[in-house]
Amino acid sequence: MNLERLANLLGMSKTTVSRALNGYPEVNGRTRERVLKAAKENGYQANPMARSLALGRTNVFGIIYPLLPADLGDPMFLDVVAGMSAALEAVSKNLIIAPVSPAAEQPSYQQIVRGRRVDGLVVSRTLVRDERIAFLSKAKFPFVAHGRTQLDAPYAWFDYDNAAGIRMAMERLLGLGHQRVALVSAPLELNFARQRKDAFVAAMASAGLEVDTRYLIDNTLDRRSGYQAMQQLLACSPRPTAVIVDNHLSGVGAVRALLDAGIDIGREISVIVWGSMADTLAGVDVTTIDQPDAHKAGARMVDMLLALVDGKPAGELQELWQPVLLAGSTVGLAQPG
Amino acid sequence: MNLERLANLLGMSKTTVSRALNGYPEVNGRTRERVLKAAKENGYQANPMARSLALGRTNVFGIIYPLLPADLGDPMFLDVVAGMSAALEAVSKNLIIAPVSPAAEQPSYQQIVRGRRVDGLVVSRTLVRDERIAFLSKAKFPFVAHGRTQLDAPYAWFDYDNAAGIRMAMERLLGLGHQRVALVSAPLELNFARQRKDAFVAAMASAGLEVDTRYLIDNTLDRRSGYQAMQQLLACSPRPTAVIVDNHLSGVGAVRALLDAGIDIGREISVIVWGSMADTLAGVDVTTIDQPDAHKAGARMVDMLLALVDGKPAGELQELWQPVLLAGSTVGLAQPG
DNA sequence: TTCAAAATTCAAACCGCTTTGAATCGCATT
DNA sequence: AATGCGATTCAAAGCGGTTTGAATTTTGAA
Repeated sequence: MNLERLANLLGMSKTTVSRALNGYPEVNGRTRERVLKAAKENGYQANPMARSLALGRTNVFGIIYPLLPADLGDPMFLDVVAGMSAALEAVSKNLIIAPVSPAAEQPSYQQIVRGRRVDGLVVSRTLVRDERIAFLSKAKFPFVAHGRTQLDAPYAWFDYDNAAGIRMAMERLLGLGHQRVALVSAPLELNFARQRKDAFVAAMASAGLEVDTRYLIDNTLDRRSGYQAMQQLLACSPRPTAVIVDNHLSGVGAVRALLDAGIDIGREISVIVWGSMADTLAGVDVTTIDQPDAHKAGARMVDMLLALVDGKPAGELQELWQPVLLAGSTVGLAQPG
Repeated sequence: MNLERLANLLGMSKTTVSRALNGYPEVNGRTRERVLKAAKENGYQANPMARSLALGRTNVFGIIYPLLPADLGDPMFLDVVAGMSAALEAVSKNLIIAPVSPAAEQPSYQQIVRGRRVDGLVVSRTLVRDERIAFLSKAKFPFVAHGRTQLDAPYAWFDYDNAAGIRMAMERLLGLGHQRVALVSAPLELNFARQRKDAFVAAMASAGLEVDTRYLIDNTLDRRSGYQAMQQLLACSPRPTAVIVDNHLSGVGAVRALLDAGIDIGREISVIVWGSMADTLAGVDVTTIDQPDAHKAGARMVDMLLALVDGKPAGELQELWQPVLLAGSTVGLAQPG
């Protein structure tokens, strides 16, 4: 069933039928009803390819997801995606995820941009210097960066305040007398890791504390490496009295390492993890820097994307949300010594 | 840059340029070279919408992924997806994931099928009675079921031998003298859970053993519920001497519960988990029923899908792979008593 | 009644690509 | 020089929608 057949069936022109279906005002009320009824009865639905071709847009938005082992099961990601998906469904548009091997990521972007298969993209896991974003920006393709990056041109981004989150955590720890604080970071080419580390170093400096370089571990983005990082910290002498882990998965591993080592978390060592730790570690109520409303964040990014496609300047679409410190039982007074 | 402009630029007709680009034989060798060169220089790439419209196919395949919390971070899934993605990239086709809320799943299928946005689908997480599959089958839309289901018509599916896997596990346990064996299952509307449970019950029966209904726990598909299920089993009197967990995430939770309860796994209680447990539980080498080659499985499903689109009868595209029992340290002789 | 304005409807052009069926070219044969 | 045939190339007709600009009805006032 296509538009022409439906029109013939109704004894009208394609024009009228098309307009009736798309809600144009210049079509008679009774005519519209007949058309809608016939469309429903015949299960007619406009061919999206033809529609896209004629309209020059697809009503599909995308997110390219590099299939890194370390990304396996990042709960935050899926929650954000769910929010995006719901927001798009609400306006009859679609979301697709293009999963690609990291090697094929750049070509994929080119293909998508050239082919205009989607009307806009969300770029996740932004790097400090991000080729993907540079490319999209140069090509003037609508995108929202999920996380900031270094770029000369103005661009649309959504992010949580990495510096503020770390400052909150540090205030708490310093207030409890901690002086030997360690930071476990994701790879530092990731923008959030870089910003969090910078904020950490700055906070230590302004508290007049030296940063022991052995207390700075990076390249830690999954459970296993988080576990190992914590083991490494435990082997230091003196041990840090507090540890901040800048990402969820590593945090799980790190806390697990403490449990396995039989350490009394919150007394012997304090731990703060960036990211929700819901239901992952039985019995341990981890103190976290939480990014609330991941679902809403996804929806917000969709709004921004739609505004962008609608012609709003990218420079006006920049949004910084504040993380919150959720007190758990893993932070306590610094142990003397 | 579009086909017409490129053709004018070269002083040729669109026909010739199109054929040159698509590798048709009736175009002169020198002409083809000129065309390819010009295309590259001008960054020309055929508009996929127009192409799809003309060809009646999109070269895109899809998988609809219901965003269930329980699915968060299923490592198997992403590995399979990676395999599919790679296999499709190799033949210049694309994979997309359409993430939808479970409520919107059915409409999404209809929309995709009607709109022919993709040439074929993989249906994951098949249910015993699966509306999605019934719908696709009736609509004669090409699909491969990842996991079997109940359906009258012949359909293409890829699955691991659930019954065989359970039999292997049971043989091992029975051989070690276990008589009180428990099974922790995913929701039983999931086909794999149903089949595994049926096989479990059958194996118990043919060993002449009673199944204590308290030892049958279902609706367990994430870490938390796996943890709770194991706690529940530990509270039974008498306790089971062995437990089979039919899915990975629950398995993680279950083993964690044993660790937290201070139980000597493999001596006091034996555990076998269906699914790889790589690097998730520090220090515990879990005995698993493994589905090897998830990556290859994804690639195989793509092959099947391509064959299907190519006209091969669905009934001839059914593939059953064998799981293997990977011995770890969590299985031992049954404790007397 | 008559006629202009407003409300509807329509035929045709267009989006960018593939493909059919016809036209043209090159070259060996007669 | 005419003929025939394969090798190339081309114009035009789709694919299934949307939209422009003109045509047809209706409506309301004169």
